[in-house]
Amino acid sequence: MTPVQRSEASRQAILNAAIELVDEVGYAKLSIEGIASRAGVGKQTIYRWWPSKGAVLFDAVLDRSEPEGATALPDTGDLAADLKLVLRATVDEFNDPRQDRLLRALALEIARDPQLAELYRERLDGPMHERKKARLKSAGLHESIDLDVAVELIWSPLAQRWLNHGALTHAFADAVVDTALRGLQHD
Amino acid sequence: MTPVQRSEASRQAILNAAIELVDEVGYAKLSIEGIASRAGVGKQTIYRWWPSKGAVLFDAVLDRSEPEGATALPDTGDLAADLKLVLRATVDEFNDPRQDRLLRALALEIARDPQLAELYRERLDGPMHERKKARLKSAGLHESIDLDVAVELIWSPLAQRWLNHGALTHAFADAVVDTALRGLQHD
Amino acid sequence: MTPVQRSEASRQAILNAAIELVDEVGYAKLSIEGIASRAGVGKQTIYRWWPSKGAVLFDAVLDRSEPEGATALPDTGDLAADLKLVLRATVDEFNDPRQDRLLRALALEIARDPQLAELYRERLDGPMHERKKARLKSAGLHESIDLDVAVELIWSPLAQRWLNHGALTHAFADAVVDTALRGLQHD
Amino acid sequence: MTPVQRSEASRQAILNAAIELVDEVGYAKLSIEGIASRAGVGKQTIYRWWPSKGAVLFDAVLDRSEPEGATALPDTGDLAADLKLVLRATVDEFNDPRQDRLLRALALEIARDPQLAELYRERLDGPMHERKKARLKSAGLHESIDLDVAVELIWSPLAQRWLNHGALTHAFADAVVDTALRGLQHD
DNA sequence: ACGTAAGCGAGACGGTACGTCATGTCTTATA
DNA sequence: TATAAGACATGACGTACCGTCTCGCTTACGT
Repeated sequence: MTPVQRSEASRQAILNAAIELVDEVGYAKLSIEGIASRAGVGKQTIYRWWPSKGAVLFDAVLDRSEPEGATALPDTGDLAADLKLVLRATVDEFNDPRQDRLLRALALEIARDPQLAELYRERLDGPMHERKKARLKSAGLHESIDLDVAVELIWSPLAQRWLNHGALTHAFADAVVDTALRGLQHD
Repeated sequence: MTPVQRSEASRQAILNAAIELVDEVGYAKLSIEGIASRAGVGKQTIYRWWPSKGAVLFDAVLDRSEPEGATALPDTGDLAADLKLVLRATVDEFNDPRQDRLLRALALEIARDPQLAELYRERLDGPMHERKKARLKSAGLHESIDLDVAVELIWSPLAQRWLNHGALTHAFADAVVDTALRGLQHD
Repeated sequence: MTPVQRSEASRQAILNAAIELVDEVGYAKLSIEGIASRAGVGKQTIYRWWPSKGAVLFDAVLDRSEPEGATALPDTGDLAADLKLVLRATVDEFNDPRQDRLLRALALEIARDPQLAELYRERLDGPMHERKKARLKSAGLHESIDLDVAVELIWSPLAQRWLNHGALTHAFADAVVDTALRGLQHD
Repeated sequence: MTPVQRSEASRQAILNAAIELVDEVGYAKLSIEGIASRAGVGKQTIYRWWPSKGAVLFDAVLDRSEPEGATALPDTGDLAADLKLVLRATVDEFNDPRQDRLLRALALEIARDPQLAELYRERLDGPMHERKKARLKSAGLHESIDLDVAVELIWSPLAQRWLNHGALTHAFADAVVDTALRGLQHD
């Protein structure tokens, strides 16, 4: 199962090249040939190990994010404040052109390829989703609330607005948190 | 400004071909050459009038959806019920493979191209967004609630889950509505 | 039938590039990509008009040889002397590295591809063969002699020795002529 | 000098595979990878012992033809009849598709590679050439005749016509013999 | 009414990238 | 130490589209 002779040097060169090129030329102009050439690698070495350029990019992001990705969400006891902190950070990330390019490329590829989406859920989104649920749970929400739905209620508006090139501000992040926590119909 | 001699027959043939081809071969394999050939049209006729294949597709969708798109949202007085009705219909739409392919192609192109996103906001999403706000407003929500945020709170989770190839069910639609209306922190 | 829009400039550039490259890198390393790149032409333009690199080379040789190829063989009345003159010239041609490379490439391609051989017979070898027969006929050979066979008897030894990288000298050319004219069994 | 541990089984498998594959896919599509795979052998084992695929093929032909190749030419006392017999057999060989493919591959490789040509002369063509000369000598030709030239006069037309995909018949073989023996200028 | 300019279908053009194949070198594990 | 297996960098293959261009043809205007 595990390849015997696979070159780790080539693998790293390919992942680096992919990330650099997405940043430099954008995802639309990212090509296998470009990655191979930048990485000093034969095209076949890419085709041997990855089924698509999306998969390469995914692996690249995965490879670079795993160490830091394990951190839990802040828990100061003030749910609203903690969520606003996190969502504002996300807003900043989306507003950083380099991050934007990389994340958008990834998101597009996932939206296009169900297999990649599955992999994404398993390896990146799933664990993060669990951490989000854990944070909500520790806030002691009413037990009738479905935490999966709650998480999506809070995080989707940001993602959606980002994908549609809408304006992303801290104020919007705050408003989402406030509205979600309070609900639309309250007395 | 307005083209004098533009052939409406060619325009229609192109838009038809685009929609058919997205359905048949998927957006990734949609090509200008393919559209031109299917439509029995010279490539130049496409390049003359549209800047990108995304724009063609967008026009095609626009052209076909405008008549029906103008309808208002249901307003029976029961906000939760009305929203569930609408969201369930959206779920069904996303779950229909033909609709899925077309809408996904459109969404991807909008996510990729800010200009198209702008056009989308102006022509399709904006008006719909206004209708959604109007429905919420008629429900007499607390005045402190930002209706733009409220709309995104309700509609984003569906769109987001759809893009990520998550399971879309009526139950999920219902849960989103209930959770959003009630809020996470209630007594 | 005749292409309306074919670019004569591209055609010439391709034929030139082919001839230059055969001379520079040899036929084995001649590639369509190389020709296209040297000619400043898209690969498709070559594939559009020629079925193989052999066909390109053939056309190139044809294009350059047609004007001069029409000349008749010398006829001084002395058959032996005339033939020796021509065969010695052929020997010189084969011994010139540039000519050798081009002609060998052509000969190999013809030996490999029956269709090309047919074309070769029609366009280049056939007319030349007729001129050779005409020269022999004017010498007043015995009427029982098959001129086609006679021509091959005289010209094949040179070609064969050349293909097999044997030594090609004027003496050999002379000996072939003498032996062929006199015959092996004479009194 | 002699390899100590060379595997004779692999050698035979490689030569077999080469001959089979030339027959099946033709020389143009013959590849080292194909031979190795068909022979169940590592590519390196081929590269270790042969400099080119032409050399492999050459060895294969050599290996299979040496036993029978040693036979002398017929000598019934009637030179013309004996030569016709031999040349007709050659015609038949060239007209047999399996033989044609193999011999043509070999001839092309020899025409392309002077080193191989040298080897060919030493190992296959040289001995056969001597036998041809011996047969002519025994016929008591005039002493002024160069036997090397005489041999080429008789055998080249067949080979040349074959390479150029001309029609090869027994009649042609007979005509070549008659014309060569009689000579073009006779009384 | 008629020439002229536009839009049109067709498709050639110089390019880029695709995904595949074979090259010849190399490394690993087996016998 | 030769071998079977196969990864590797390289480079060519033949195909698909890109976006631009040039061809004749048709069609509608403006004189």
